[in-house]
Amino acid sequence: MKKERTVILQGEQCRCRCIHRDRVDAAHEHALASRENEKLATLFKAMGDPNRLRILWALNREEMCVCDLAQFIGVTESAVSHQLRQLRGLHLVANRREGPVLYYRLDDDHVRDLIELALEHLREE
Amino acid sequence: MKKERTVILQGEQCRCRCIHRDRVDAAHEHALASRENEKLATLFKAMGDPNRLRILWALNREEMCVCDLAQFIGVTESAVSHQLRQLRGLHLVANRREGPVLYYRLDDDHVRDLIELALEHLREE
DNA sequence: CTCACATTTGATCAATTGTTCATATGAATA
DNA sequence: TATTCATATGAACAATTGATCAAATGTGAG
Repeated sequence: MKKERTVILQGEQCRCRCIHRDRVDAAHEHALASRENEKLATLFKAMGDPNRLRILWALNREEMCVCDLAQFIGVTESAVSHQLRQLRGLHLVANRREGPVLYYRLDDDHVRDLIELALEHLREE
Repeated sequence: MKKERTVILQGEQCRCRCIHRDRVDAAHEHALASRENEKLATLFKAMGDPNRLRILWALNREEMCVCDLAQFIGVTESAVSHQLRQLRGLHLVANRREGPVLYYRLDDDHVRDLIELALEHLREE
């Protein structure tokens, strides 16, 4: 149980006290690529809003149009549109036009799996 | 393909044009309980920050202490501590004290599964 | 073409977030 | 006990977010 203290220089000023240099190195080595980590975070963040989550869960059952969704979660149609735009950008939802109305649906089965997996986590305590 | 237009009164003012009342009702019926939806969103949001995600992914490999993590992701130890507090509150990480240093580890295997599932989504496009 | 409707877009604003700094706690050692 | 180190906490602040409103698209019907 020896603890080795290593001071690492970073940039110009050294202020960092780093206990386990080996672990830090290993962490860097196994870390996700920065870009991938960023995209992953964006994905989770997208699912991390109550209203967006409600939308996704609802679309998991059947496709709905913007004003249905607005009515469902109780916000402006504009608000829903903004959210859907974001979800679309992440390939979480897709739409289909029928006349003037756009029907939105889930674009990816992973979404349901992600939600259900997370639910397991919640319910296990 | 008939489209039925239904206007629904909500509260005092009616401004909502709702196309498929049945779908809205069904959505409400199958929706997650409000409280559960909220907690779920909080969970995803917690994973929706690049630095927290880096922390979780690193801890998935081996336990690390606060200053290791600070060094690893390049922020203040204070910042890491704040994040860990949040993750601990959600039962995503747990710690173990050894003298003055706290070793953090993942508290739940679901976390790894969630990340890997989300990675699948990313890599499929 | 004109009108009505579904949706989108852009501006705006309050609320939340993530970080840092300064300071406090708590454990081990001299 | 005094000191040092690891971590936690609280205040402060810039940056981001999610909502709304107002106005612009774009579609189909008359």
